[in-house]
Amino acid sequence: MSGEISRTYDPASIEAEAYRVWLSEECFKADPGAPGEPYCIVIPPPNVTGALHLGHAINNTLQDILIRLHRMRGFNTLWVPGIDHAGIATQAVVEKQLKEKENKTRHDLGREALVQRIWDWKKQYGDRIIEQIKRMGCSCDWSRLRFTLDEQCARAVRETFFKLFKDGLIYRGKRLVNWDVHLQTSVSDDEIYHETVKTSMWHIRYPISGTDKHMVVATTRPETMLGDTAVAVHSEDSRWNWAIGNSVDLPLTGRKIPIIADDILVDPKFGSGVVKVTPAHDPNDYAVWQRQQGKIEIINILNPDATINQNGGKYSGMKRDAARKKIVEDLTALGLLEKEEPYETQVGHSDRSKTPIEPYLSDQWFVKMAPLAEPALQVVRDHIVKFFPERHAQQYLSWLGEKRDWPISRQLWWGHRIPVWRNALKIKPQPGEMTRDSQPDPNTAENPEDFPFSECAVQSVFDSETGEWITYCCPSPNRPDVEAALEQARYVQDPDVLDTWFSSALWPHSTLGWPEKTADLQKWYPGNVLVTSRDIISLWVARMVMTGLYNMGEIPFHHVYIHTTILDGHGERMSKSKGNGVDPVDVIDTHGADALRFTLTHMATETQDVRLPVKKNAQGQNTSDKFDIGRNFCNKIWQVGNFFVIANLANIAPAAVDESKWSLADRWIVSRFNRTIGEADTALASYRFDQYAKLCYDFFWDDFCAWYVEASKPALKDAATAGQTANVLAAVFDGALRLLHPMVPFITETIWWRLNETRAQRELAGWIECSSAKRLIKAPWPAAGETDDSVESRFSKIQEIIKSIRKLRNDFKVDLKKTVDASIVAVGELAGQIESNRQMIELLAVCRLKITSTVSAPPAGSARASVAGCDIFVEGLEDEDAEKQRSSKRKEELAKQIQTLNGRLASEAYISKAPPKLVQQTRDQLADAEAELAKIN
RNA sequence: GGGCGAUUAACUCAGCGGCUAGAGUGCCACCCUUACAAGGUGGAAGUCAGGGGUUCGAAUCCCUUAUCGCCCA
Repeated sequence: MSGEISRTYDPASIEAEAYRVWLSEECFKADPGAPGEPYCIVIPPPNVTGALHLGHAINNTLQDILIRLHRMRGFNTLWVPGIDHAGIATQAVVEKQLKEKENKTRHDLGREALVQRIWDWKKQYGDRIIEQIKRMGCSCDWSRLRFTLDEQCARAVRETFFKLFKDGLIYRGKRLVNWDVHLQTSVSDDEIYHETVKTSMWHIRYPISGTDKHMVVATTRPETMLGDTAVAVHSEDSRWNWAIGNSVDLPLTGRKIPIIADDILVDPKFGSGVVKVTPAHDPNDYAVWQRQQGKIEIINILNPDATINQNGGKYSGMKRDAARKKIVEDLTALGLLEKEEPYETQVGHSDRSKTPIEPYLSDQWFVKMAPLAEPALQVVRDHIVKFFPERHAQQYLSWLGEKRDWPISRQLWWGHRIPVWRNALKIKPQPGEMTRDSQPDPNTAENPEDFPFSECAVQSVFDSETGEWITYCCPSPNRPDVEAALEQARYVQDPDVLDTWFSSALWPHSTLGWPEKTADLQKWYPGNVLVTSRDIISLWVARMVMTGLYNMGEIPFHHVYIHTTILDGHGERMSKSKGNGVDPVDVIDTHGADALRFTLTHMATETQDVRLPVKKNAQGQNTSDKFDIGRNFCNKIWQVGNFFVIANLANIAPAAVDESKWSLADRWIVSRFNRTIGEADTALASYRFDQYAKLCYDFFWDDFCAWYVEASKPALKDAATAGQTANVLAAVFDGALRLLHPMVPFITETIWWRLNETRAQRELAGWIECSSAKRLIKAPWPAAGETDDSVESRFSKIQEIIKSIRKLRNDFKVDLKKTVDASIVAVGELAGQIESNRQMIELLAVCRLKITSTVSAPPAGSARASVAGCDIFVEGLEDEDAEKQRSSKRKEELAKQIQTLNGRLASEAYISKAPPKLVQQTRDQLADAEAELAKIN
């Protein structure tokens, strides 16, 4: 054959070319007008900030398998790629860079300039991610690449926001949010991790008004006492319930605050039984404020930068830590500090800035979950949306079931700006009065129809803190004129942006063109399956189902496949900070993309997570021996494909298929192939990628390479049989390439081209369908043809005979190249089968075969094995003692086996209750064992 | 505190009511045999985490204990 191709598998030399061909022939490009049932996957868009990690690698590999599989099955297939703008993460990275390189904050730069910087940054890094996905071989339709912040997505965001706002599902609320003091933004509960912090527990005396008694409250955050608006006790606590209705003199502030009863907050068995209540700075206390609506105040004592505000009196302007220190000092001086003891507590920290979270009362936009969540719950309960593995539905259902309202505003500059304008006028109308009606309307004269307000959804909100009514206007989408008019009317746009997940939630329909009724949307919505990892079931999956139902009236996808999470060898999550992450591109460089893909597919089991022992290579890259599996497998494909199959086919003229001339091995490999296809179909239908990988591996390595290729060698050298065997060899290898292609696309495609050059027509009509195709990516997936149990069982007997002769040779240390004499005692049909496979047995077991029907005594100097219903004697062995030892060991084994089987059969219950087939099997086994034992004796 | 998962060979994982519990890596022995040493042939290696139960039969189902991990409070 041509000397151009690499003698060993060299992935770098083939991958780029195969991908170039696929791209140039537009193999990934979808056409809504093309025939075929639609099949669609939208990619979980990676963050622009991050480089690709193994999580992306497994995620994209599995999607690509599904996409390539369905493309081959004739579906009209679309895989939509894209990238997420990742609000907080991205802005944080750019801000950090700004600080480090120019020592500037975002405020020095201003909003527009900062956003421009982030766009520059995005261009650079977004492209890098795309390149990485391409190197993995992913067959995404790149002409449909989307970015969550591009115009098409922005339209969808705008439309959805308007719709929700108009429907009253978006509201303005003062809420206690998780405030990231460093980044000056709220973060969601999901963006917080808890850390144990060593601090103190301070016990403070609160004097009861008009008495000489006091109550002792314990707190880890004494500075928050400036915002205390009550102390609570349990209503049945006899120590304190007499005081309910009285008040205490809050130290340092001079305020009197009520003593209230709250049986939910207060555990009378814990501590003093008295709890200070600071609604603006503690989630539990906030809940008290909500329960005791109107009875207690809410006082915010912090500025956004966590300094004490004017409500903190003489402490105002101090940082929270400084204030704490000073307050403790002042309390001590006043004799109000009873004690201070060391204490450990869990403190929430921001994922992004790694600084402690401050519960903070602020104005935020929320999405009302109840009406949206209910239908999204229903479709999963009704199995209209199905999870694989099924257990993951529980997490979805329980999270969504809580229906906690979704805070969607983020105090950031990078993201979709909230499309709401508010009146900036400070006016105080009466409650119930619409602000808009009570302010000068500059447009009234020219616009009798109340423009621009007529083009807006409008909400009026009473701000309890300022006592003002505020009007919020959300203009219809696509109306810059309305926005301009609002600004003229001295309305200002909300400075905040939307939570990144708001745009991600629309991903399955926004990428297809919604709100336009595009051909793509009509063809491919709903998609078939979402492939993702379990950590974003609530953040992302649930919200996509919700908005899909809300905007489209239809679910976004039928299946949700949750794949395993890859951990390092110690069971820890891979992360940059730990330095235990493996870069898929490094693996592609060292092992090849196909090897990476094979290994990851092989690891995609149903368990929650799977370990990948990580080690550093000589170049200092993190890698893992695990990827050798894939590399070795690919090398096997390369060797047998190029240097055995293709090399042989080049020398053998095609012959008309004549099934009557097939050998047992020929029939066997065809049956095995068809069985494998059927099993692969089943595995893939339930997203058992590990099983698919194993089926491919076992079929290709064991059945095809180890047995069929070896068995076909003599037949290929014999002119009488070469033509038929070549037909089978070509067809099975053709089918194997198709079977393997979705998982290892580069190598299979490359070999396919050479196979086409060597033998354009492969045919085994009625057995294996192998219609020709220029590119493997577009070749039809093989149908599972007929299997033949009797052929498979006959062949496995021949295999057993070969294995047992090999074992005897090994046991007696016969040189591998030395041909031994082997006698087989067999009768009837079996004898005939052995005879007709004589060549194969003699080649694979390196022996000369003698087949007899009886033997009076074992030949001298021979070792015996009983297998597959016949006796085998390997002759010419020198060490007779070794054989004696071996046979006595075998006797022991048999005796033990007989004992077990007898025991089973002795049980009355077993005979009567176990399936008769099983009982018969046990009897047969016993008979066989006894017969063998008798022969040895 | 609630939910989910894991615990099977030295390592990474299959098996989820019925073969003598499997695979890959690693290990041992022998082999560069013209597809493949990134390979071939053979081998050793397991109280299926512990305890209890259901069953003719349990790694597999139930209860329980322990350890580890993830998610949500």
